[in-house]
Amino acid sequence: MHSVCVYKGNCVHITDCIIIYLFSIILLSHEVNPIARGPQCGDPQKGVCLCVLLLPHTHTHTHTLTHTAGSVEINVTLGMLQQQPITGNGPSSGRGLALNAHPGMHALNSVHPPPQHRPDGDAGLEGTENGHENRRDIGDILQQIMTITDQSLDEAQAKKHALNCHRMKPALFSVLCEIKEKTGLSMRNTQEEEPPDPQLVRLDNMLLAEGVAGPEKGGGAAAAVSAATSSGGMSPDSSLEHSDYKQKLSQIRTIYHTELEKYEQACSEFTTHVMNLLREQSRTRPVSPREIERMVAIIHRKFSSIQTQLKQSTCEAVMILRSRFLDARRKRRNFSKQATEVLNEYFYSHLSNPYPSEEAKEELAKQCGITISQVSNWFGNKRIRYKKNISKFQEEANLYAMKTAMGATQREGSPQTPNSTGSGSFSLSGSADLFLGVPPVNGEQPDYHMGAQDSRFSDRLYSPRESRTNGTWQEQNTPPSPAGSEGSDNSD
DNA sequence: AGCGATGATTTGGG
DNA sequence: CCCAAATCATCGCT
Repeated sequence: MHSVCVYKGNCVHITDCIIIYLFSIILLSHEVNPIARGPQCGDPQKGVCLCVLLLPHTHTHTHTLTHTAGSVEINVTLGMLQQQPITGNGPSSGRGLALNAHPGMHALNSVHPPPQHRPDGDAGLEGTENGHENRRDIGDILQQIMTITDQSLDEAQAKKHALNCHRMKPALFSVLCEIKEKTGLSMRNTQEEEPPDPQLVRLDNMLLAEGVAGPEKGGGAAAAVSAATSSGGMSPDSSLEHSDYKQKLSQIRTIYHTELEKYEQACSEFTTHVMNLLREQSRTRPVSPREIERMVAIIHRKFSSIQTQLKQSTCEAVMILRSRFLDARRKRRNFSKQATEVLNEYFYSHLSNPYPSEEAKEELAKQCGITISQVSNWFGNKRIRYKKNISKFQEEANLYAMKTAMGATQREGSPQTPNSTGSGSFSLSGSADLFLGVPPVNGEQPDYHMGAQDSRFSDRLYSPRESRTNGTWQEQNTPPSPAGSEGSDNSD
């Protein structure tokens, strides 16, 4: 079974098949008298001529194998095969075999007088004696080779045994060794090293990055999640979803590793099998270590293509999982009430210049349990929405103004200005660039003092770009106060 | 379901 | 990279 795969899967070079085949033909014919000789072995530049005198016997058999780089040309003339190794009605059921795949190439050797043969023997080949023109398509040979696999195991084993025990075996074996040595290398040097598939590398990297392919447990999933979080997606407080994500990811991971293991196991099993086969074959034909190596490489290539598919689908699964769990847009959660409050407090207390600095953002993020980029998003959204419809936010503004004012009054008596607390704690409520000194609780809107005051008192909190952004914000924001609250702030 | 609110993303400018 | 503005997509209330 496997051997068929090996054959069909190109694992065994055709030359090998033919050599095996020829070998068995020679050995199994009980009348083997292979005296190969050949002063006229064809074009010497073209290949190798085999001229071996083994055992002088009554009959001579000549076989010549000629290999060229691209194709295999075989010219074999065997005489006196009185018993056919392969029965049946295949082309081989004749006495001899004459092959010449190259049209221009004549059967090279002297033709021997037609020996006496079995009465039934002529079915397949008649060419040996009377014709160098008898040529068989290489397909015929292949056909024959394939029919080997149709034989029953016992039959095959018996033949193998016969083959191994044959007295001619060692001699022929050495012949084959010689052939191989001279021909094999030149034919196999092609297409050795392949650069690693870039796609595979990409997949590997991705799986590694996602924590699927990385080191077992612990690092993997967590790393992926933290990566996703830091990339700006997720609020850390949704640990529930994280654990869900982790669980799903580890499921994928498990499946991936199970499958991978399976493939690896199958691969090594198959490799072992093939190597055993080759080892077995090496008793009847020369198999170089290099050849085995190559075979193994081929098998690994085949299996790695399967692995690539596995990796690909794993990647897809991870991507889907990611998009489901970590795409914040899909799973948007409103910030907690407390967080919104903190953000709003800051916003309204810095209404004249609601651009928190990096530090302020950090602090806010910490307070709200969200990421910095979420803070940025929030302020971006807030600014634009506030500006678009100030009147709508009036009430809210009043509310927070009042709150802030309350906070300020409570801290009243403290000599230091709120923002000068810079030493450490980010005092949000106190940052009121709007309320400094303003008696708030008059029911009216909190008038916030623009610009100048702010920058004076809360430098630390403003972003470096203040000057630029501030201008824009002021320009568009302050003048058209609809409810009179904003614009009409007591411009003291 | 509809609708407004809201967080995130995209686009374009500096 | 930050911002404004537009837009998307979901939430959460009715």
